[in-house]
Amino acid sequence: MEHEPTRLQRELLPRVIDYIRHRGIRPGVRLTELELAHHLQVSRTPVRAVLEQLAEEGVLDARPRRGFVLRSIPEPEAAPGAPPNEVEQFCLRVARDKMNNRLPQEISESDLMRRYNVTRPFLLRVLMQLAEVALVERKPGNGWAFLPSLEDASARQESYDFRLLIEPAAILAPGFALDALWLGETRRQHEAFLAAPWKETASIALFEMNAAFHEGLAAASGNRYILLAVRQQNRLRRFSNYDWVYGFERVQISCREHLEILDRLELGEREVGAALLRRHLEQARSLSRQFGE
Amino acid sequence: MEHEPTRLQRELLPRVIDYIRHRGIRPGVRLTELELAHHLQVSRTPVRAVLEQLAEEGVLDARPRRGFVLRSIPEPEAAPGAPPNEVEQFCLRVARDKMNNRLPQEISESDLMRRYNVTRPFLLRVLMQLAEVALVERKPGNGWAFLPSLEDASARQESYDFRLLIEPAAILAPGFALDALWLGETRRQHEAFLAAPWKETASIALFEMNAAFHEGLAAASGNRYILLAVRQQNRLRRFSNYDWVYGFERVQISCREHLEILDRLELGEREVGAALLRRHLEQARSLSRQFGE
DNA sequence: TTTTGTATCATAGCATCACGAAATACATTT
DNA sequence: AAATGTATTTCGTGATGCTATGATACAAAA
Repeated sequence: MEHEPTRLQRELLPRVIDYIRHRGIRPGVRLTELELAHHLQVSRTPVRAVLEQLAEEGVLDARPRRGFVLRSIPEPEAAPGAPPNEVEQFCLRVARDKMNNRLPQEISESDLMRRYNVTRPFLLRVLMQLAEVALVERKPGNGWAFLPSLEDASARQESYDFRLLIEPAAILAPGFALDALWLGETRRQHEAFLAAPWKETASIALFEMNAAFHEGLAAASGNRYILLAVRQQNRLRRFSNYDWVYGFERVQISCREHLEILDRLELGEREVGAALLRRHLEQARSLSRQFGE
Repeated sequence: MEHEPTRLQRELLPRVIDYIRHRGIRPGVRLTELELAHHLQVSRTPVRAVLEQLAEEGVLDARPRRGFVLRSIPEPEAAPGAPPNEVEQFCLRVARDKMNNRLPQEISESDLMRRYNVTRPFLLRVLMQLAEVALVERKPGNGWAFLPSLEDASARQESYDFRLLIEPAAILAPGFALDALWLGETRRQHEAFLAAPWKETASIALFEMNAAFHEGLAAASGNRYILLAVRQQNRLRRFSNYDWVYGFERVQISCREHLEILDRLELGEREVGAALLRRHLEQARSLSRQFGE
């Protein structure tokens, strides 16, 4: 009598898998609900649901009254083929429709609700998220207006200029400290991308990996506002960068540059790492200038 | 049969006054609804309401069928004694209550609605705004959690570090261009503060003027993401900087520094201006370190 | 023709209720 | 005692209807 997994459960499932892998839990070991619930910051209820789901998939053995036991170590979460959550996904859809001129420049909430058949609370979260990256803004009275950032090529340049200000500086921040676990995982992902044959369908996963790379560096800076700004930039870039149009060659170059930056940072050569990151961003900027609309 | 002015009308009223003053409209000149509505990006309905309100205050003469005529040039909007809007104001209240330990570290939306007797949509806007500056975050399941930024002295340092990255850079941005109107108005406000005797009650107005100064520089950079970041920082600082605790002497120093920066920028000496702004921020940072909790 | 006055429509916010699920307390088993 | 099973409470979301007011169309006056 399994129900459809809920939003929370869908988000929790990959985190449980990460938990199993990063803690190095071996087959035969029992997973306790309370421990997981505490780690995930939720109650036992959704944890239970996730564990039952994993049991159905054969990752866990469910034994009545004796909890769940790991059967086989699960694969790391499949390469993401979609944005991290539904709000983000819907933001993307709205942005695309606007770019294809399927939406007027100004529009009311009710109109959007009708067009997309969504509820107001959901729509509001979407609009506020779009507003956070300056893609739309509330008009003084009723309705919302799209800002020119979507079509505007200069917006992309400004974005790179902004990132050039903060991202290299993040590396040079006094408290900069990389997390070893993150470093290993990020390396693994990059190497996987270099090894695998290029498929167009992987461009979303590529973007998400890149975003995680830059966010990870920002997080390592120890400055929460740098991290906030980089997260915001990532969300913004998601709207225009989901389609990788530069071919596999650029994928390789980009991945290698990321890996080299990580190498330098691990050696403590932060100035070099910052310089490499600066060049990396400058190249991306001029590429986007060439290909830009 | 005048009703209570609505939110929109309260926001529009000072903008109409600004309109009158900045356009240099003289007494006896007629204000047309359509022109104002177009300028304010709203329909005639709320404009009408505002004009009627101004007529009651004696600023305008209402003549049936012949619209509204300016009677006397209104004073510029009184020095703001409150945050720019109600959401912001409520954010402030929540933040204060948290700092005074009147709120637990984790709390549900329903609980907040009961405590403050507000509607959910309003509360959601408040929470999302607080989340935007990393003061709270949604827990994975139900409820929200306050982040340590409020009590944390290091958060303030990080904020200054972040601003040191972007604000001087804003001045040096290639497209930097100050608006003459803004410059004059900002100068006038600063000089008024220097001239007037210091009152503790003016600390909110002081903060808002300072915020507008920094935001204006960011806007002049021509980089929308710098502007976005500075706006965000201003909103964040509003929570901890509404009480000016450094005395009138520091007010004077700060205002004079602002004015000198403007002087230099007007002369086109942007490097000097950027350096002065850098020093200005560094001084504020070390001051906050001394007085900081 | 342009602007105001007036009527009508549409919008956004609020209140209420219902429901699935998360949180939590208690019972039961190991 | 610690973990799981089960029941109860609380929470957050969606659906619906209502209302003040913003948007708009049309009439009337200047």
